[in-house]
Amino acid sequence: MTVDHGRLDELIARLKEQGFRLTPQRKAVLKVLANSVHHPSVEQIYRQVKKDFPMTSLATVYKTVTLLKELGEVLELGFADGSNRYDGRKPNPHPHLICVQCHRILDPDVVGWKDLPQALSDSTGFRIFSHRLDFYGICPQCQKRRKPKRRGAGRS
Amino acid sequence: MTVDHGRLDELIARLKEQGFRLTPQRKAVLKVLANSVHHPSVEQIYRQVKKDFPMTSLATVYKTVTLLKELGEVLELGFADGSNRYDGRKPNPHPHLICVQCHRILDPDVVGWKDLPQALSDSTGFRIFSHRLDFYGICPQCQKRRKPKRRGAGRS
DNA sequence: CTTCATGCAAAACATTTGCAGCTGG
DNA sequence: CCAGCTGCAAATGTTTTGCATGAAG
Repeated sequence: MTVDHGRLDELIARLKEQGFRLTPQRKAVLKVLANSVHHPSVEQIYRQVKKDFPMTSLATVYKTVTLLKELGEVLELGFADGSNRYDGRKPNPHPHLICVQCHRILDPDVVGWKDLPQALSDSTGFRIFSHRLDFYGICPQCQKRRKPKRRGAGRS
Repeated sequence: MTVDHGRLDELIARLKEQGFRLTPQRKAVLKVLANSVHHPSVEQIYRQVKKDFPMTSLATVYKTVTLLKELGEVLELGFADGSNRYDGRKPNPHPHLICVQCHRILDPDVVGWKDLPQALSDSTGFRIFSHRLDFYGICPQCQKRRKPKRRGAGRS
């Protein structure tokens, strides 16, 4: 519900500063990205954008998201099933908490994760500059809503 | 080079025990998965399998990998660019170290990661049953091979 | 005005599926 | 023997691309 105009303005500023044009379609995409806490998919962004700006094409949403990704202003999370989700609020790597039931993605506080890259770098000799920390589970709301059918989680 | 027959036998046993047939094509796929340390893609498995067994189709490789995934015997790692990689040796979640230059994937020792899921569970109320810890960087060999052109890593 | 962005439709991919014929157990 | 597997090719679903038109600066 909280609208982060700061982040939207930041994104707009970044585009202009790099010499890109600010079209209404782009602005609509930026707005969705700046205000989405739950890391939307392209399809979700598209649907949201069309409410504001019905004649936007899917291709344009893809192009805009790709552009922002290249500018380092959105973080892309790819999944094995081919779905991609986008974080436009905090483009730098950070832990994600993913509910496999409602598919929402949260940004939890995880103590100590910031030390991991450096420690790994030291112990392996890799030069590490990015990472991805995802935790999959069921959020408190979904646990309450219904006892989920037992499925998949425990092997045999 | 080390061939892990133990793991291959394990995979074979799991198939038979679940009533699936052991065809030569399947066996070839299992063999590649059991012996690949660097987490191959389907395409890589396919190429490897064809050396042993030239008339195997790509569809069969997909089917076999999917089957094993459903049995919980391979871990699937999906990436934003659509590429998927498979770990048939350690199907349970564990940290990965990924070289963005040579695209190899290693299993490093990371101190303390095993505590993260529990800690997160406690602090958020999520019931966590899986996770993914990926670290992206450049491996020692690639660092030596050539100083990589400076690109992308540092923003502005 | 000039260039860049848009929208459309076609192309490019990776993965899945339907089905006739083959084969492991 | 026969259910389950294979290989093929066609279908699917998602992201990208080429190009003519339109609009931002």
